[in-house]
Amino acid sequence: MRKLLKSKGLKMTSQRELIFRVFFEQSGHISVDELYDEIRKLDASIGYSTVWRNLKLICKIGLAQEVNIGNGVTRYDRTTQIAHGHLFCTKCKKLVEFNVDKIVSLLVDVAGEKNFLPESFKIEIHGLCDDCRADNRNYSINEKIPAESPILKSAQENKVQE
Amino acid sequence: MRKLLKSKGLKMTSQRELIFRVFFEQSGHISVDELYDEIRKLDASIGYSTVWRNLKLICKIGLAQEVNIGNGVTRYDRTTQIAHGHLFCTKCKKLVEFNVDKIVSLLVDVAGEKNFLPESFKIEIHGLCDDCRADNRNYSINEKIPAESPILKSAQENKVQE
DNA sequence: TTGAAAATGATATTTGTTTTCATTTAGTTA
DNA sequence: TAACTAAATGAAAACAAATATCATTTTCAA
Repeated sequence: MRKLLKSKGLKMTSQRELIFRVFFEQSGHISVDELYDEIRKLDASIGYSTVWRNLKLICKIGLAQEVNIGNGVTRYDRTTQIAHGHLFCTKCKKLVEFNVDKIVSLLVDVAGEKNFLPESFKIEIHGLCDDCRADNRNYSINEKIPAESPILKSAQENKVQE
Repeated sequence: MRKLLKSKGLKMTSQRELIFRVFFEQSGHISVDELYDEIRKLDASIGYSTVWRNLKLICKIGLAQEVNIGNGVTRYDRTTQIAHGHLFCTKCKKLVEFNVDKIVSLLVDVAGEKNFLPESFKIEIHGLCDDCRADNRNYSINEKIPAESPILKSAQENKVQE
């Protein structure tokens, strides 16, 4: 680790060490705020920007990737040997991973065709988990009804063929 | 259209009509700001929030989807018959579409296995287009070097197998 | 035509991200 | 080891996009 950093002209500090350690112990998909909270429990003197910057750094050196689920907060997903996709319940926000080996190889082909050098893939299924079906209400434009309550019926009519 | 709206208790207004029309004439992947600019050219009295709200509305009724490329701005992608994925150049921001029929059918299976009701799919390849390769500089943590210049070498080492 | 529900526009608020800057620290190198 | 330079830190400020508020206007069904 230290060696990897050094090779890039980066330094190891006690803060960085802690941040890296906690991040990599974490299961995955952590946000800056969440990691910051964790870190704070261990060392309350560490600043938010330090956590943020190190998370960004981890991405830059290729050990994690930003995952943007589209609800405003960026999550940081540790780069694992096993590529995976995300199933995301738009209602309860549940996040489930799934294997994407087959898909990735298709995508690599696509990238090749288009002369792209792929760096990362994002494969997401947004939908409703088992528990969260059936909310067919209508909403006026002023109503505050967040993503949690998609208007399913009409959405389906206009969706990708299944 | 009017009928679709009515069935949801929504009303048609002149502003809405214009916004819908311009949006659907558009090729795709427009942001709120961009659409707002377009609209302004035609009717300078229309407010930003109106454009924003109607774009959201279009999504709610299933005629478009938010696409979050992860660079801060949400884009609105018209729901077409043909599902498609996005190739995104992290350097020049170029956005290219590709066909995902095969992939979608795999994803539908996955969703089934996990008991998800899929609403939409997001399939992205982030990488560098032909023109934008080769930037292997090192960066310190304080340096402002945005996503445009990923550290390729080490990133690759830790990436999905190709 | 009128009343209730919905939409609008201007503005304010919120929230997450990113920058700034003065200070401290790590890690060479003499 | 001392000293130097580049990098890292923390606090606070700045930024940008998304979303909410609210008074006013408009639609549309009765």
